[in-house]
Amino acid sequence: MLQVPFIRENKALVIERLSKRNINAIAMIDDVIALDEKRRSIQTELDNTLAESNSISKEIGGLFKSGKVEEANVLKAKTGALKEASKTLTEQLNQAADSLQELLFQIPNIPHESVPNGNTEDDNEEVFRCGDIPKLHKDALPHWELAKKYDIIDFDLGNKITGAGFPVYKGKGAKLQRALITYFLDKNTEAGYTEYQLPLLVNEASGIGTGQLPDKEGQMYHVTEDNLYLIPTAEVPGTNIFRNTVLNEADLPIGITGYTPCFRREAGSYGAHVRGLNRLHQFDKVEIIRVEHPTKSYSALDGMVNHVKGILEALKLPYRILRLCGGDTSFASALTYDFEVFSTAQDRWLEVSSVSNFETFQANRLKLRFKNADGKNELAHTLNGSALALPRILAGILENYQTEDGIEIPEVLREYTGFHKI
RNA sequence: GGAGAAAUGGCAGAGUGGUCGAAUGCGGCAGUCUUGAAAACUGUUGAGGGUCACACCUCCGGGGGUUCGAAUCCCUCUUUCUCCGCCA
Repeated sequence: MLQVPFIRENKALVIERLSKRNINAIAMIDDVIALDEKRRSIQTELDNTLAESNSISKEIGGLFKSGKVEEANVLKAKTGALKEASKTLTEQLNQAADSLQELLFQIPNIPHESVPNGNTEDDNEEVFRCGDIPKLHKDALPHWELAKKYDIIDFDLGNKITGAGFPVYKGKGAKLQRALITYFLDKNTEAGYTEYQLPLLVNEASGIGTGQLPDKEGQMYHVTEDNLYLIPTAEVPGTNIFRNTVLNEADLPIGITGYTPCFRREAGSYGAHVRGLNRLHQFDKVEIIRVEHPTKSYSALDGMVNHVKGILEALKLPYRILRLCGGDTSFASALTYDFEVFSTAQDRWLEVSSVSNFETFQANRLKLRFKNADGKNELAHTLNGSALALPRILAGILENYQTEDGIEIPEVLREYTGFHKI
């Protein structure tokens, strides 16, 4: 959520930056400023009314103490109108504050100046590419065929137990999955991230804190009985660790990592591009999350990008990095880099990581602050990224490492899997 | 799931209707003293809104109510603790 004082003082900038998302925000921003002014003027009026009745109440208290009951009763009679006025004003204030809040919830983060204009993934900017795309033998298969051939992932079984998008991993497939998770967590903790095991269900306040709620309920599974949501990413419980928190400046930066299953409804997705592991309702992911000083968040973002690069290079997977355009950058993010691994058998790039700086957008919702050098509470910056998402990495490994007589296991994973080949 | 108790500032812990935003202790910060440190002493020390700055307003787990006036009384929700039941 953007900060109202910032909007007030940087109106032109906000409008211009939001246009990177193809949003014409002029009317919205004007409304924010008008509603905020309205809210403040009602607040002032209410404050004055309350101040008056407070002082009368004190006077009454004093009169009762000194036994002047008659005089007290005279004053009591005067409070009726004030009470009525403050009641009305409170209602008006709440109404104005609610409208303002509702409007602010609809405004996405303003993109970083480096974010390219654009609406679709075609406008994303490739900023880096690494690794050779392997030449596969003539009978090379896409991963869903390989999964069947080597009996390591059973999509039909998942279909039977739950439904589409809930695959069952088995044998060496399950072991490889577990190896990847452990490998990622080890790499992340080596890089200084503290490992956490987090809840997979979150409450409404947490969903609001990171920006999934309100309005984007559609992407999450909702347990209505208890009003809890299945997490779409560890970002939600992981970042909400710091909701309503005032940190010391010396506590920064904070880096945490966690493995969680992720659940996404992905309503409306269908077709060939969601085949196999390409898009699932339940998948595994290892996430890294950072809380940073505002002056250091962009160098931290670069650090996270380099960290993810390192993992992909260790796995020897061909990948590229995209700077997402305004239209493709998620609601809460100011700048996002996507990592894509080349799926050789499908002849397409698959997103395996998304690394973002949210600046103060989440912190403002979360009330995540630190005490700065002046002793003032200041909003921190939050960042997160996948390091890494499992299914498409698995797809990439299966496809890129396939040979005529089996699938090789990347060198760095062998100590985790205990086998060299599937 | 049943019965009972509790929720106050960074922490501990007073406060049961009227200058209580809240005693006191610890912790933090600043100062005095000291070559320096410790100890001791003095001062200071929550958050949000509002203002050029004051004033002023709100917040004692959340929400609602009673009252001229609520940390204090009532209702409700949540959480924690104790006992019982159940259980990886």
